[in-house]
Amino acid sequence: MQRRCGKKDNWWCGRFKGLGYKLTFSRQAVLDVLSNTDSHLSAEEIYQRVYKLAPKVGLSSVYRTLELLVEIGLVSKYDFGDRRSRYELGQGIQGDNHHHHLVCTGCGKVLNYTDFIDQELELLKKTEKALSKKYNFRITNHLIQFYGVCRRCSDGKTAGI
Amino acid sequence: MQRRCGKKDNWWCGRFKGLGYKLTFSRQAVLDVLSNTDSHLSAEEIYQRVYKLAPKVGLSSVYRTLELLVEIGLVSKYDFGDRRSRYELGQGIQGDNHHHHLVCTGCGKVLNYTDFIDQELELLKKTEKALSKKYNFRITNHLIQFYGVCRRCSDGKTAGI
DNA sequence: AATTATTTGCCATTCCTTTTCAAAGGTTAA
DNA sequence: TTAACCTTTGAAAAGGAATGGCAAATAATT
Repeated sequence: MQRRCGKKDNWWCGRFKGLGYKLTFSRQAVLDVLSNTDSHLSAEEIYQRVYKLAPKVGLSSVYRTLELLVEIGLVSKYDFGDRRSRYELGQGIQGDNHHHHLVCTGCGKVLNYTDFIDQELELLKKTEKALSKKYNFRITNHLIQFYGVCRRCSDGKTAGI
Repeated sequence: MQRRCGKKDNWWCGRFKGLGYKLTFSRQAVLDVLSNTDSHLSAEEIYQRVYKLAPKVGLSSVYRTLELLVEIGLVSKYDFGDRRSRYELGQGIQGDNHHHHLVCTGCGKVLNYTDFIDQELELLKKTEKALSKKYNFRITNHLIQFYGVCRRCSDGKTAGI
């Protein structure tokens, strides 16, 4: 089966080939799943969705693909405290959908928010600059998360009690 | 062996007993270790240090103690991306040693910094307020981390290459 | 000192993630 | 197209952090 770069000629094809990586069936599948969701999927969840499209793709390939995607900056990897990594497409600091996360410690739900992002960026830039100089760090990224309890959970609808 | 609350009568004794928890030998040991370091130890590392003082204390007790300490707010639990939790004494939002972290993605080293903390707090408060209202979240905590490459690592002294 | 509920240590287990390795696949050149 | 090359894959096993079960030990109280 000879495909130029995937039938749909997705925007990531060039990115892949440019770096010398092969755009394989498994990788396509993972990218397809990631680009068709707005939740923060775990590797296992991604695998399950991939499975429906392509049952032959193995879990390790999903892990390996995710690792690669994170490495080349197409995907961000997060830890929301539920003991498994979660992945999200896009999300570069300068990207158009830059956002931060609001995590409910009750049910684990994660919201994206973009409020005050501009002010944050301003402060962060200043901080980054100062820290770079003071501590000799070349800062490449940052993470901001808020934790709290969502309405549903604080209304006592949580499991337990 | 009858001890009032530990021979040293540490500040955390009251906190413990007030909440109905027993101040046991194992718990003392974990607290001793945590209060005598300024690095960000993992459970395993804490266990190793506890082991030197008290070889009979088991790893699970260390885990259980840490869980308890986090729960009652004496200890903060962090994820710096090296696939294990790390723990730090103190660190309440309002505490006197409130700080954030600067993580080197090369060697994993973690620095505490307090620069711009005040401005950060101001922005965070504003953000928290807005998010609380907008998303119906009762926000209890936040996390800010910077990632980058420390001097030593960027000088190519890292393992590999 | 006796009592009681909590906590511990040890061990096994769970769960997420990584590794191993032969087989399959994509890419390029002929 | 075919052949050759190196990459990538799937399946299964291994690795490693964290948790659970249970009898024995222990802190606090009587």
